[in-house]
Amino acid sequence: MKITSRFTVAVHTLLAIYVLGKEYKMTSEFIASSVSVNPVVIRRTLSSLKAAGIIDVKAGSGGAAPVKDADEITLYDIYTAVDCVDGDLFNFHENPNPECPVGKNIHAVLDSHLADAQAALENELKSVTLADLMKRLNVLL
Amino acid sequence: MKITSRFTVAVHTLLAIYVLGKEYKMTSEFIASSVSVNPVVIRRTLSSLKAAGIIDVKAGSGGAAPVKDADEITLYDIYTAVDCVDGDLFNFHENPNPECPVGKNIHAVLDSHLADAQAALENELKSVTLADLMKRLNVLL
DNA sequence: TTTAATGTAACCGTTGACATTACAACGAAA
DNA sequence: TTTCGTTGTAATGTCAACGGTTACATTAAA
Repeated sequence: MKITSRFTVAVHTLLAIYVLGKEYKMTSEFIASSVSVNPVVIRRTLSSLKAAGIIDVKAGSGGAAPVKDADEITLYDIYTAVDCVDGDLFNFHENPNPECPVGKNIHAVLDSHLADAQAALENELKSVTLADLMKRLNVLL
Repeated sequence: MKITSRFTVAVHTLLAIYVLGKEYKMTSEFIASSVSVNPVVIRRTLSSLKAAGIIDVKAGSGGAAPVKDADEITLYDIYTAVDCVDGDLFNFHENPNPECPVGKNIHAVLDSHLADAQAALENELKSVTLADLMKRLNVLL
């Protein structure tokens, strides 16, 4: 089971907008050709990022542009913007048997540990900003 | 997107075997009634846990029993035993455009951070043993 | 008014999960 | 050694989510 590629697509999209946005008009078609997906997929991504207040997208004339500063956008912000994980990361079997001592207490015993693991993942994503990625990218260019 | 409930089912199954195993014969049917799933689902879970060397399952006469000590089984061991995540947790869009400076370098820029996030999650799972869960459960009983 | 884009709905095919049925293989006990 | 309860596993069905794609109304600037 994997976390949807919407996430890496969104990161890729933002990098393109922030790095190439001054040089090119960032249309869904342009970005789609960098990511190698259908332009509609990018429009959906742009729509999510816009709703999160990260970028601005112009209907009609076209083009996406930064709103937030790159050092104020973490991977976690992008992860939530595209709704990678809805609530809990771990799926839990429903209706454990309350007649059984294990079934009755499984949530009490397990939930906090699962939440900790999810928090560890998300904290790691919070520690990386788009600006960090741009720095690394500029070294490579 | 969520991590398959096979994981929490497996944890539940092991708790049942380790806590109730001395008192009852732990058949797939018995466990299934605690977890509230089909017995075949439990048999598949038992099969995975057996392959991981965590428990023993007797064909014919029936019943599952511990092999490893509870303090030597981490949540991570269970997570890998039931194959929650195959390799990378994050899905990556395939074929980013190598003609584009962003597409060409997106992996170099992003991969290590995704690996770090996944490692943070998995390390958290490594820090909890089945014995920890049993302790907490015994308090509640 | 034309043109090039966005915004979105609709539909499709694929994949993986979980449920369930069915039955062969097994092993202990009668 | 036959019976009986159980495991092991294949096959099938249903369902949800994803990503791909087409289509087209809407938008804004030239």
